Amino acid sequence: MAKDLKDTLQLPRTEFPMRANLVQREPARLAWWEKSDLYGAIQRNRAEQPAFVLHDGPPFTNGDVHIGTALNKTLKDITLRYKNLRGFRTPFVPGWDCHGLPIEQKVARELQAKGETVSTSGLRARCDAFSEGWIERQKTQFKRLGVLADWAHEYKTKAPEFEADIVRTFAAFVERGLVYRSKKPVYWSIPFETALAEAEIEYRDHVSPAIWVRFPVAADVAQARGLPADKPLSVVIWTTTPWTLPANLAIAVHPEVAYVVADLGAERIVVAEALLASVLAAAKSEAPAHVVATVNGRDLEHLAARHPFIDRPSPIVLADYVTTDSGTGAVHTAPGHGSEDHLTGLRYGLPAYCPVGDDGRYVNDGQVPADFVGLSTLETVEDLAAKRTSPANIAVLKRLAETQTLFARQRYVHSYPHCWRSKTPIIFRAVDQWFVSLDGRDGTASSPSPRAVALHALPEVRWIPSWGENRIRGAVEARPDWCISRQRSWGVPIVAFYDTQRTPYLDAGVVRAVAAKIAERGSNFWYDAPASEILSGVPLPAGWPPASELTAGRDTLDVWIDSGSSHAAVLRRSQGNTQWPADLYLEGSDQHRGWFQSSLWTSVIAYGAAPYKAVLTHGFIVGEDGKKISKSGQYEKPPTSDNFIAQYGADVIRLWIASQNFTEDITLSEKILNNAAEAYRLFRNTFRYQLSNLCDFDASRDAIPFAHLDALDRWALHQLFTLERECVQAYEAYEFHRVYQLCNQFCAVTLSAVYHDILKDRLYTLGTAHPLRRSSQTAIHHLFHTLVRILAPILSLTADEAWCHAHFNQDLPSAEGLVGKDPRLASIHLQDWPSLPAEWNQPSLDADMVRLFDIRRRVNESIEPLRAAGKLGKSLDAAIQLTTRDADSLTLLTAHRDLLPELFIVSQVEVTSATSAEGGVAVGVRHAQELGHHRCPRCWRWVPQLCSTPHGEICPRCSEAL
RNA sequence: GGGGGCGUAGCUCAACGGUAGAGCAGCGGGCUUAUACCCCGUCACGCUAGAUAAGCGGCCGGUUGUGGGUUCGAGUCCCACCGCCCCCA
Repeated sequence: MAKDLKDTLQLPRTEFPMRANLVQREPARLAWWEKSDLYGAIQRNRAEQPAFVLHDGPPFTNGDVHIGTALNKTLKDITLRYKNLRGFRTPFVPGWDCHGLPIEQKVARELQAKGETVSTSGLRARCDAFSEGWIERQKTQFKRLGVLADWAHEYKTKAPEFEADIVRTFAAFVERGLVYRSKKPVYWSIPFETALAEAEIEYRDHVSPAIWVRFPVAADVAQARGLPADKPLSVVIWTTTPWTLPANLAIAVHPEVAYVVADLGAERIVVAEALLASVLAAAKSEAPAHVVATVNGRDLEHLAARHPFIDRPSPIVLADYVTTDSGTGAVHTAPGHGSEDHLTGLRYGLPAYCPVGDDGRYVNDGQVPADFVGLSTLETVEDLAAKRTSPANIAVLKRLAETQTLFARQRYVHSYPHCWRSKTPIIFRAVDQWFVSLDGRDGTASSPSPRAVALHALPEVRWIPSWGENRIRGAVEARPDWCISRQRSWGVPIVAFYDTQRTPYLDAGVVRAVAAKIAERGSNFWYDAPASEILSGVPLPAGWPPASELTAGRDTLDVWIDSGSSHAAVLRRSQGNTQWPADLYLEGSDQHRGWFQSSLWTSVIAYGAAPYKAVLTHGFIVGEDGKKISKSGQYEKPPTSDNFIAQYGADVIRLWIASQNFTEDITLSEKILNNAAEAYRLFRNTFRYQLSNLCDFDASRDAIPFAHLDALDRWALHQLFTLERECVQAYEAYEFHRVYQLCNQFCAVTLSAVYHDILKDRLYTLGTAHPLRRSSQTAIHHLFHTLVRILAPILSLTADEAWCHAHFNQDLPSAEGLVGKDPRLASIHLQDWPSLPAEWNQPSLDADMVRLFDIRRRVNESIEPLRAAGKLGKSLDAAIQLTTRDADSLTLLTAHRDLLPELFIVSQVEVTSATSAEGGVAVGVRHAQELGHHRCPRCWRWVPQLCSTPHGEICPRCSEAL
C-alpha cells in the first residue's frame, strides 16, 4: 500500500542525470556545438547588435596548453559568453604566435641530432611545420575547455598576409624616421659566424688566463688629482679575457667603494682597499706594501689612465655593478664586448668599439696593433684539443710583458658560455643592429614622439585592476630604444638591403612593396630569391645602387613586433567581423612589459592611439605552498590543461577559474579543485531539482502572475531579483569570483536549505494543478531560467545541458524537437540575459521573511536536542508552540500563520500570546504524537484526524489531492 | 638590486576608517518523498554554567603575516620587516 500511495505523489522526474560524468560526456556536447556551428549561430543571432571585441593574445606554438594558458583562454570565454548573453556581438578570432627562437632552436637541435643540414628556407619550412602541428593540438585542447571561437579562421603570425602586416608595421617605423642603426653587443659564435641567443648558450668549464694589468697614470694627471706622483702609478685591473684588451675604452669603479694607493717600493698601484691583499698575493709580491692614500671610487671619476699598449686614454668611470668579491675593484671596460660595459659606455658617450670581425679575428682598423690583425680571439676546436689558449690571448700576454704592464697572471678555470653547436667558447661582440627610436629622430621634432603619444594614451585606457596603468607607465617611461633586429632565421625579415660595402639601404616605399609580395608568396621568398627578383618592379629611391648590386639583409624582426602587429593584421582588417580598437585585451600581468606594450608602440606609431579601450590582467597560478606551479612539485604529471580536464572535466575547471580572484596569484591544489567539484555538484543538483519539479509544468499554460503568487514564492523571486542585480554588477566588474560566491550561497542557502526544502511538501503532495503548487512551479521556472543564464558563461556545458533538458527532455536538441520552434532554443548560448520585472523587488516582504527565518533557525535549534535524544526524527514529526508577548512578533506570526508549518517543515505550529513570557519569541517543541495526532502515510504530516479513502487512512488534504 | 602586486578561519571569498562575516571542508546527528542526493546542529580566544536556562569578560586575554605609527576608533591609511607572485637588472 505504501508503494501504492507513493505512486500518487507528484515526485520529481527528469532525465537530467545527477552524476555528471563530465570527462566522458562533455565531448559529445562539444562535438555538437561544432557540428551545429554554435559560434556562427551566435554571431548571426547578434549580427545587428553593437560589438564587443576581445582581441586574443596569441599563445606560442611550442607545447601543450598549460593550465595557465587554459586559465587565460577560459577567462576570455567567460567574458564573451556573458557579453553575448547581454546582447553584444562578440566575434572572437583566436591567434597563434608562431615565429621565434624556442621553435627555431628546438628544430635545429632535432636536425643536428639527425645529422641533417638544411638551408635557411629549409629550416624555416621545418619550423613552420613544427608550429603548425602545435596549433592543431592547442586548438583541440582549447576546444576541449569549452572555449567558443572562430576556430576555422584563426590568425597566425606566420601566415603570409599576417607577415606582410608585420612588415608594414616596420614600414610605419621607417616612414616616421624612427629606425636607425647602432652597435650592440651580442653573443657570437665564431665557427658559425652568427649571433646566439641566451637560450643557445651552454655553460662549460673553460681555462682562461686571468691577468692583472697596469693601466699607467701619468704623473701630471696624478698630481692634478692630488695623488702622489713621485713614483710610477697605475690602476690595476683584472680580466679573464685578455683578447678584449685592445677594445678597452675605460675602467669602471664603484662610486661607494674605498680605493687605496699602495706603495710597493718601486711603484704604486690603485686597487680597492678590500682587495689589496689578494692582488698582492696574486703577484706573489714579497715587498712590503703600505697604503699612502685612500679615496672613494666616486672621486676617481674621469681620471685618465692610459691603455697599456695602445696610445689612447682609458678614463675611470663609475658603475654600480662593480663588486669587491674578486679582481681588483677596477673593472676593464670594453663597451663592444659586454652588455654592462655597453650600458656604461652609453652613459659616458663611449662607442661600442669592437675590432673583431664576423670570423672572430682582429680586423685592421688602424688602432689594433698590426701584428694582432687576423688573430683569432678565442680558441678553435683544435686549440681546445691541444689545451692551448687563443692566439689573441697569447699575443696580448706577450705585448703586456713587453710593455711591462702585466702585473700578475694565473691560470683560471671558470664556467664560461659556449656555443651549443660547435662547443667552442663564444665571444661578446658588438654588431650593427636596427633600433627604433621611441623619442623621435631627426626631422620629426614637430610631431610628438612615440613615447609622448604612448604616455598620453595610457589614461584613456581602462586598466583592470587599476594598478596596471602604473605598471605599464613605468615600463613605457623606462624603456630604452627598441632593438628590433635579431640574427635569426625563423622570423619575419627586416626588409633592408646592403651594397657590396655592407652599406644598408632602407626605404618605407620599398618595404611596403616587398610586403605586398610577401603577402602573396610568403616570407620564404625573401630567403630564396635574389635581391634583383625581390625588387623587380619596385621603383628604387634616388641614391640606391641598381638592384643587381644589392643583397637582402638576413636579420629578422623582434618577435614582439609580430604579435604587436596583430591589431593591425586582425582588427584593422576586420577579420572575423572584428574592429579596431579592441574593447578588451585580457592577458597575464607579465604582458605589461610584453604584448600590451609592443602593441601599444606599434599602434601609437602607426595610428597615433592605443589599440585597446580596456586591458584586463590576471595573476599566475601557484601551488598550495604559494610557489609557482612549475616549481611547486605537487603534481607528477605536467600541469597541462588536458591533464586536469581528464580528471575533473572542463566545467569543474571553469568553475574553479571563476571562483578565484584572478587579479592576484591563483592557487591550484587538489583540495581547491575538489572544492570546485563540490560546488559543481551543488549547482548541478539545483538544476536537477528545478528541472525535475517542472516536468509537468508548461509556463505558457500553468504560470501564475506575480501578484497572485504565494508569499513564499514571491519572496524567492525577490531573492532572485537581488541575485541577478548583484551578479550583473560582478560580471561588469569582471569579478567572476563574486558571481561564484553569490550563486553558491544562493543555491546552498536560499534554495537548497530553505526554499527548495520547504517546497517539497507542496510539490509532491498537492494535486497536480493545485494553485499553490503552480505558484511554486512558476517561481521555480523563473529561478531556473534566470540561474541557468547567470551560470551559462561559467558552466557553459552544464548550463547548456540543463537548458536542453528543459526544452527537449534530453541531452541535446533533436531535429524533431526543433521543428516548428525558434531555432534559438537549441542552446542556452542563443538566449538573452533575463530582464526581471521591477515588481519582483519586495523589500518589505523580505523584511518579514528575515524575521520568520530567524524564528525558523531557533525552531531548528530547539528540535535538535530531541533528535539527539532519539525522541524525534524528521522535523515533520514535531509540533511547535511559539509564545510571545511582543505585539510586533504576534502580528507577524499571525499574518503568516498558515505559512508557518511549511516554513518550519513541521506538522503544526501554535502561536500564543503570553503576558508572562520573556521578550522575543519562545519556542516549544513536542512530538506531534503527544497531541494525539496521526501521521498521514502519504504526506507524512501529523494531523488531528485521518479520513478513510480507497487508498487507506490519509489526511484530508491528501484525500482532496486524490 | 629596481619596479608592480599580494598576505583575513583548513580552503575559496566578504567586510563606506565604526560590532571580523558567508559558503565549502571538518566534526556530530537525522532523513530515505532531490537518494553517490537532501536536512539539522556544531566549528576563529578564554572562562563560568548547564539539561525543556545560557551567560560573562573589554585598561589590564586574543583577534586579519610581524612590529611600529596616525586616529576617539585601523583588516582598511602611513612606515619598517617577513613570505610569496610578475616584470626588469
